[in-house]
Amino acid sequence: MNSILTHSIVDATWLSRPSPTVAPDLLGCTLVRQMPDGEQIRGLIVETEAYAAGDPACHAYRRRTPRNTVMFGPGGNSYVYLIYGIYHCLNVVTDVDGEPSAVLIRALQLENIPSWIAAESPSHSIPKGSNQKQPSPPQIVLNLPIAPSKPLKQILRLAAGPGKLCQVMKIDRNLSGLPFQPDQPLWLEHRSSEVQAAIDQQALEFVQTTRIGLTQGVEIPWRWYIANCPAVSRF
DNA sequence: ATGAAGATCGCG
DNA sequence: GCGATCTTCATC
Repeated sequence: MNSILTHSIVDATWLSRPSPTVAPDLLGCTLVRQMPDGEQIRGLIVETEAYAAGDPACHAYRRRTPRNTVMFGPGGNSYVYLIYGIYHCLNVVTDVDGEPSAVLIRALQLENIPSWIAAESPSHSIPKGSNQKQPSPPQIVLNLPIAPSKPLKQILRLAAGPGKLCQVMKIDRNLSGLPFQPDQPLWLEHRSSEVQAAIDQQALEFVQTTRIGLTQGVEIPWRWYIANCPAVSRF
């Protein structure tokens, strides 16, 4: 159905702008995870946060270290770190070489359900050949291409949070420092014309707030999310 | 060497 | 609200 649609790829130049500019621009773009076995997991970016030099919450605030060194490089690479010994978080490195900054991807609305989730919880799987009735769609434009047997609410929250989205997309530190491009495990695609139209018509609106989970830089309003989107981590 | 804190999450 | 769980980094 959409096989003829072209998905334009987000390139490093586009990402080489200040993170507070890139963060809202990434809303409505798609993150693609290419698995080694060929499976693709796709998710619409619905929540982001910016981190930058001079920002006390930024991992690169104090000095260059082995962990944060990729943030000091040019825009367009991934920065993945482990938090609380349990979860991983995915960032898109932004701005020009020498300006340490990144955008944290905080939530996705999945466009498809990873097969490994269906395998682990059979209630997510769709019986072959079945033509289930679609639950009523969420308040925003996006429609899932499958008919989930679980409550749609649960499906929509599978990637509602930076740790959860890395779990769902099988992202860990092995994927840190890689360029976002189609020959890699991760890349980004620009907004589809449908999503862009919804934004232009204000059917999709953005909310800007302070960032989540910080003890420093709490007052800096560098979090953005799509209003009324059920896949956002917190409203 | 050592320890404190951390861009989280799910449960109660 | 709390604990899980372990890396990172600053300081000793």
